[in-house]
Amino acid sequence: MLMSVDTDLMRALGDPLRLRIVTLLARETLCTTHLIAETGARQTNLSNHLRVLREAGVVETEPCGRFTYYRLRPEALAGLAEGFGELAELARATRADDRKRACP
Amino acid sequence: MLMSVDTDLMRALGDPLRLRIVTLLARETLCTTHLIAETGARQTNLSNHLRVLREAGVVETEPCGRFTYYRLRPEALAGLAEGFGELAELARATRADDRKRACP
DNA sequence: GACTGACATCAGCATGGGCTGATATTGTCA
DNA sequence: TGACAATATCAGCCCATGCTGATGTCAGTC
Repeated sequence: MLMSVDTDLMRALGDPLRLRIVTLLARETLCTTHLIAETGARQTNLSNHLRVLREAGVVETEPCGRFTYYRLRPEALAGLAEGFGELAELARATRADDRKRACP
Repeated sequence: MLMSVDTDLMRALGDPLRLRIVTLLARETLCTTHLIAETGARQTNLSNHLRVLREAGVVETEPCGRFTYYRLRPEALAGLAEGFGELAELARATRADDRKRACP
């Protein structure tokens, strides 16, 4: 089964701060206040990045009083891992067989 | 062992045309002329994208007369797959244990 | 050597998107 | 209800980057 990699998901994860957020959330569910403390980013900036991650399906929110917890959605990352794993496997086979299209 | 995901590599792959190039190259080693025909992009544009992919370590080149073959480097994609696989695994465990930092 | 074709590089333009300050919204507590 | 704290939204600035036309470079062919 071939999974294609989602460009929007890649774009969402192709930013240093967002990738930092994701690695933090992989270990612990956190709310914005924690993320501000951990990353040193401004609240507005962080809120924007979290919106991007939310819209890309990378994270989901859980309100807790006046706080908002952010939690990773493992399926999104697992899907990426699978997609790139299949591409890597294909590329390995292509290279092993030296499969190349002839010069025109 | 924990692999961190390379932001530059992600940025390189977070573009629709570049991702298209990568999926094409996974199946077949091609030269620029083929990629122009497959994608419909201009030569200059394609050349720029290929430079980004080359500098990110995603592809490598093999000159063949006046043509230049582009070949994927499976290690790059495999590393990404592994990194995201580990992050997904971590996230699953975090979610399963409901591991969250207390509201401050 | 002149020419052609494949590819890279350069300069310029235009859009996207990241960062910020200001403001709105929502929930909690006194 | 009034005050405050946590978060989202908005408008604007600015830089990174994608696209393009023009040009440079190198290899093969006549």
